[in-house]
Amino acid sequence: MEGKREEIRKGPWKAEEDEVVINHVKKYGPRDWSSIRSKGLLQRTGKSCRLRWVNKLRPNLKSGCKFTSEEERVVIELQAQFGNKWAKIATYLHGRTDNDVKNFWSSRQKRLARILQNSSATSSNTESHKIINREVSGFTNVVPSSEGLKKSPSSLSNIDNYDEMVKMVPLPDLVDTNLLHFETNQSHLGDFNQPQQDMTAFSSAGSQQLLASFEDPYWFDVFGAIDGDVAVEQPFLKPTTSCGDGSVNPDAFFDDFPTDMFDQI
DNA sequence: AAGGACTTCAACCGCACATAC
DNA sequence: CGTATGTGCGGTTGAAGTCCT
Repeated sequence: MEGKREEIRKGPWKAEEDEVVINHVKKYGPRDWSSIRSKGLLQRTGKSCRLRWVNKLRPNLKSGCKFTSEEERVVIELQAQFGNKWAKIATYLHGRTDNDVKNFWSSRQKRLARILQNSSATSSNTESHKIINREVSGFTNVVPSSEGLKKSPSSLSNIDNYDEMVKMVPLPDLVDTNLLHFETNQSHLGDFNQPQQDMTAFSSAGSQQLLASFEDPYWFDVFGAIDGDVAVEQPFLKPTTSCGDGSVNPDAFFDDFPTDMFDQI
């Protein structure tokens, strides 16, 4: 099935290679990745091309944007429910890929490990240490926010301030976990009850047929809506027009609550 | 200012599952 | 029905960037 047995290229992608992949998707859709190589268009494997498309070239990706507190909260909750099903979790976050979620989670885990390591090496009686212990014992899959610890990850001094620490807590009580039983209890979720890839909105026979052809949820982002009747469901998190500076305050979610309400967590 | 520590992110690998033949 | 091939996913790694001392 393979075409030429040329050497497979690896490593960083060039703009020309990206262009080839984009053109391929325009012509054939996000599939038949292996044909890119078999046709001699690129010396990349089909897997590599697909990955490049999914993680970098696909439209409406929030590449380069830090996770907001809201996204962070969703990831924490969904990870607790689904485990390390990054692709599944990513479907609830507009513009995020499984790789994004995976990397985000992984770096938070490392950070927590570091904090715990440092906290055990320092005084066991500090307020921050108590908070961390409570956090870890009661919510083992949860790690602190990147925002709270970013500045000095190797030291606990920056979390001595309780308010700061509060921002790092996942606040399980703030989220009704019943809402996260998507399979059995989706009606409670209102606008947020469907992942991005949920295609139940395409109810007409014509739309179903189209869907069979265009399985990729981002097809419409690239080539526009096919049918005026087609109404794509809102993702779990509504897309933001921009990211990072200005529009989204990472801590805004927590600002809506009195700080003392977290004392019981 | 320089060097080390740490974080982030892109990309690869291997496995599992789906589909075609 | 078995095998080959394609695709999707999770884990891991290493380079580059950022922060800290």
